[in-house]
Amino acid sequence: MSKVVATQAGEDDPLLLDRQVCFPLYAATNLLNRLYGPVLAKLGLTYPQYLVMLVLWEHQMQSVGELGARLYLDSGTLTPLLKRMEAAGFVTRARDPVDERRVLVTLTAEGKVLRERAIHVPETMANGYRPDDVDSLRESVRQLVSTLAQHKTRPPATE
Amino acid sequence: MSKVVATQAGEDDPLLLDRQVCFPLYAATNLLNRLYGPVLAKLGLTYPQYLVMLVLWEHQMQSVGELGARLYLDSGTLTPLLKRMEAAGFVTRARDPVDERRVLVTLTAEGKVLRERAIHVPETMANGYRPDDVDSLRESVRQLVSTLAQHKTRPPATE
DNA sequence: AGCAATTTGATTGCTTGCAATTTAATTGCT
DNA sequence: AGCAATTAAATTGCAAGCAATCAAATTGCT
Repeated sequence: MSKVVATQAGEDDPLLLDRQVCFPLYAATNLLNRLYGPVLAKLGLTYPQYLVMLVLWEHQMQSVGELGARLYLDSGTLTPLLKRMEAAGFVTRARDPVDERRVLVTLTAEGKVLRERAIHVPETMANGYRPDDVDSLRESVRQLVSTLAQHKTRPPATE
Repeated sequence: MSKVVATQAGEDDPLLLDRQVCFPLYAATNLLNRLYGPVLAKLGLTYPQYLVMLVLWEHQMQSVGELGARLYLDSGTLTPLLKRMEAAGFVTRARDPVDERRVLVTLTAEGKVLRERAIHVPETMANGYRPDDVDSLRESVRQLVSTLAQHKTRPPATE
């Protein structure tokens, strides 16, 4: 029998790349980012900036923390990103007079108008996918996200 | 009727965050990265470095390009990452004598041994998931990845 | 009121990730 | 052989992400 040493792996090896769930997610996210990139660049947005705009188009004004809760990001990521969006003229940032700890992010007129140019992005990107496939995939991954998001407070459990 | 202006969105609006497929993927990847982080840190690896190790544990020696093809990454990402892994002592990098353009990445003894400590990472991370769910999710996302990966050469098509 | 604990963002330092460009080696064509 | 086109990796410059830490405002408790 070919009992291979140390670095080699059998069919049932848990460390095979093709057995990881995380890897396809990682790869899909990178590939999608690359696909969205050029399309969004025409609007002057990056992909995470586009996500921030989606949230703001739904609500208009949000604190940094609320944006972060929605997108699963923290201020370490959002603060510099929002500064760039402010520099680009899409949003303003100002301390909440009611609670000076909070910073309120608000759409500018330019940011509101941008929505009209963004309206065709989803269909441009969907490009050839059957809606059913997209819907079921989205729900599966969303399920995963909601489970993962809970893990935050829990102890390491098994190990 | 509440016909809302500009920035507001209706139920069927394609720009609602909750209608995007890309967003759950993005969120799941970030959350997974955060979960893997502390576990892999004990091994001295980051998440993408762990993926490189998975590939090398399967094959032992790979050119930068082959690694990139497997992980959907290019040399702009891999070169500095591999340099850090070399500095950490897990791999060596050397020009291929047969074709000096290529750089061969090889596991060191330390890199091979690391596999034994990594062997429990998958089960530690899976932690409470039913295998069936994981399998079907993985296949769905993998399907998406293989479609996305083809898009590279194709024209923008719709728009 | 007074002060510790908490909450909210900002900052720092580091690692990805990517587009665009550059450099070196190889292939192909004549 | 000689030279243009191609290929592989490295480099540059920038935008995320994140852990850890810091600073300021608010809450809660006595």
